Amino acid sequence: MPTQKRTHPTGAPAPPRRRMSPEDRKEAIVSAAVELFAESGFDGSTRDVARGAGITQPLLYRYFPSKESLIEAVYARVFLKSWEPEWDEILQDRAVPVRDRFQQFYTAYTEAIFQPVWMRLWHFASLRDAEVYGWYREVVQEQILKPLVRERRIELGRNSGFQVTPAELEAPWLLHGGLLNYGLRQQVSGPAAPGDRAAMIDQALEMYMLFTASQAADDTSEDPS
Amino acid sequence: MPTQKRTHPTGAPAPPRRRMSPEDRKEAIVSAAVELFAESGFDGSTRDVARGAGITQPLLYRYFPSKESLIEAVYARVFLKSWEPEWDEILQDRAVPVRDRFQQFYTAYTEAIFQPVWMRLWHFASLRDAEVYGWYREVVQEQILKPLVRERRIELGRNSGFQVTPAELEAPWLLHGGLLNYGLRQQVSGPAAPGDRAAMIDQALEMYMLFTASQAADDTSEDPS
DNA sequence: TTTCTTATTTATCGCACGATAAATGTCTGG
DNA sequence: CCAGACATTTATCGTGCGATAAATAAGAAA
Repeated sequence: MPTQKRTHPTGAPAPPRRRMSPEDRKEAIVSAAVELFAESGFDGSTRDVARGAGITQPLLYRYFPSKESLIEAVYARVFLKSWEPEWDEILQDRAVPVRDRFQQFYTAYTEAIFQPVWMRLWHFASLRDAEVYGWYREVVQEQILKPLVRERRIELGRNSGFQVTPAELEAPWLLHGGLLNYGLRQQVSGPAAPGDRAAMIDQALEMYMLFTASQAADDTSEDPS
Repeated sequence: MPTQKRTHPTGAPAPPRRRMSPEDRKEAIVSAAVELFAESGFDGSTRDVARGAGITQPLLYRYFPSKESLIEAVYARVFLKSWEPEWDEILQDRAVPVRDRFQQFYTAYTEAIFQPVWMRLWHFASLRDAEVYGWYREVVQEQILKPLVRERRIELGRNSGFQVTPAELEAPWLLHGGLLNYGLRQQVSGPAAPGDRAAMIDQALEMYMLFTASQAADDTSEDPS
């Protein structure tokens, strides 16, 4: 049937060729790529990405010179966009106790990243190139863990003015890593009840508070000024 | 040069065709697959596996009917083999304090799994199919975390005879997950000093001891019998 | 040595992928 | 309404992959 063009395999007429602004089209492609790569990893084919975006595969190469550059666009979309500026405000509000502050922050933060798309893309990316993991490590350490150590110091009245030491970061890293791992675990065996995440965050902070209080007590008993 | 056969690209004569016992050959193939898949993921090609094993690619299909079955053999080799029976003995030796017991166990355990091959393969496998992760989850919970909770209960004199509850497992999971995450982090930014791992384990156990002791105190003050 | 088994190699198929070139059709400015 | 710009599609190339069939040769048994 040589005259029958632009019909879907179902027999329904295919959507007519729609011209879209380059910005919107690029946006649509990245969205489709995020979905596919989160599910199949970065070995998902450009043809499937194109299908998800409702276009043909070669058109993709008008917007991205290579598959690698598309992957970088996915990185930027998912990872760079993931830090909400309002979180900084929560962490710095000294009118609120440290524990409540971080409880509030971690509730919002885990809500954002404990999602299949974020977690799976993050793991795929970390396995592909170590740079992504190193970048995430830096963000967590500077934006979350160091503030936590500093604010807790002040609360305990031992703001020695020193910089945060690597040793001081170990305990926060342990708990942050534990929460991350909880997110991964939850994702595989189906999302747990909503209250469980809050309980997990609560326990993590409880442990940190107990640990730091205990350490402060040890120091003053060993070194009575 | 039609008569020149079996020569390496370098010009050196290729190793002569060696007949090997099926067991040894299979073993060699799995070893090569472990190495390649740990580095490139399970999309590493069967041709590269064969090259690593020093054979041609079609021979691989005499030992494994498909690539998928080779992957399963890799699973079995790396994950099933990874639990040492002597670890159970360490965990059950009540002559030693709980904390020392688990310190010793985690030192050996992390030594075994904090290695690129294990960690990368585990991540690749978890992303491929959720079954692997579910299986690992089960092993950790039954073999490590439940024993930890039980033994700690006894040590605190509150062996209520109840089964270990999901709520009781949250704290150990948090710390175990934190250690796992530490292993991942260490692997990316180069291995840390040997002492650091021990320090991390020590802190994790310290936190658990403090937390459980604190909870026990709360319970007895709220519910004085 | 000769024969038989089977481990191993050579040759090849079909397919899906990333990427490119050329043809086609849609929107916009005059 | 017409013409140019360019978004989009069709057609296609080269490559690497998983897998199969047939040819070859190494070692064991007689």
